[in-house]
Amino acid sequence: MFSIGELSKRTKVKVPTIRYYEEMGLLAEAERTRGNQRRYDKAGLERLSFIRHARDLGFSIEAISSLIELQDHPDRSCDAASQIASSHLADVRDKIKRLKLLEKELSRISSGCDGNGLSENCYVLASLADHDLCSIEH
Amino acid sequence: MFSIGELSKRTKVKVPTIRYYEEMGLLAEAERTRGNQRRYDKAGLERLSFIRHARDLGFSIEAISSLIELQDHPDRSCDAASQIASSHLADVRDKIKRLKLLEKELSRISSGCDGNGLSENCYVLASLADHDLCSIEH
DNA sequence: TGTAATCTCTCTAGTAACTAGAGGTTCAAG
DNA sequence: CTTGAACCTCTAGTTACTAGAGAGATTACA
Repeated sequence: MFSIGELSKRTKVKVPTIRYYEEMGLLAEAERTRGNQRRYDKAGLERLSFIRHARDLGFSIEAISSLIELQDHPDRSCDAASQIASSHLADVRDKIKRLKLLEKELSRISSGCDGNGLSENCYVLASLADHDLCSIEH
Repeated sequence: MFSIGELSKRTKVKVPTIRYYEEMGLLAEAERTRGNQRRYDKAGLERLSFIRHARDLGFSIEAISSLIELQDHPDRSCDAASQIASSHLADVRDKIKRLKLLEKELSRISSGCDGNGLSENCYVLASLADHDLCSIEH
């Protein structure tokens, strides 16, 4: 059994974040010492690692909730997990697509001004003021 | 002079968002009718278009504040604007980089499960539980 | 001029996923 | 048994809005 600080060190999840996950229902309520401090075991460590990993991959708390629910029921179909993963993947791909468009436009705008001129002639400011200066839709 | 609803239609910025921008100091406080309703003119329209455009390009409210400040002082150096733009560009590029790594890993994980099996054998769940199943650092 | 429909007003609270800080208690080491 | 680090709960702040309540203003039409 180890403390929340110890768990934090091992998982690299900050202490307040662990408490937050508990409050959100991602982590079962931990056992407590007589003095009301949380104590964790291997199962707690594994669950938090799972959460951490899923968060690193960008899954939302809500999605992780569903994934954990499924993990707790080995006999159920994993259809839901598969769907959560692929819809998240689609989200990520979509985000990349939009960011790439943005990057293109931003780099065009940004390269139009070297910062040595006056504000009134600044291509960055002009571009923002006048949508027609943009090369692409957004 | 036109109402907030009219301004909203023309700029495609929602009415509450316009009020929010005013509260945040991005928009000057609008003139009011005797009945306390906001009225806008061409200048207001142009400023809001500027803001909208900058938001579409992903600039933060804070960054936009600085950009507007600069726009209001044509005699200043545009160094700050240039820096804001290029640092935002760097952020975007960084985000893209991270999302691409994510995409790779997610697509690998996601393709490992077609959703027809049982939760206990699910590759998605297994991958999340065991970091060693990952092909890359994250 | 009356009235009904549509806008608009302010204010509060909610979103996602935490983070920071206050003020107080418990634990572990020496 | 003391001391300092770690822990506890609770509230509030972060970003950029969005939703909704309840009340007042404006406009179009009869």
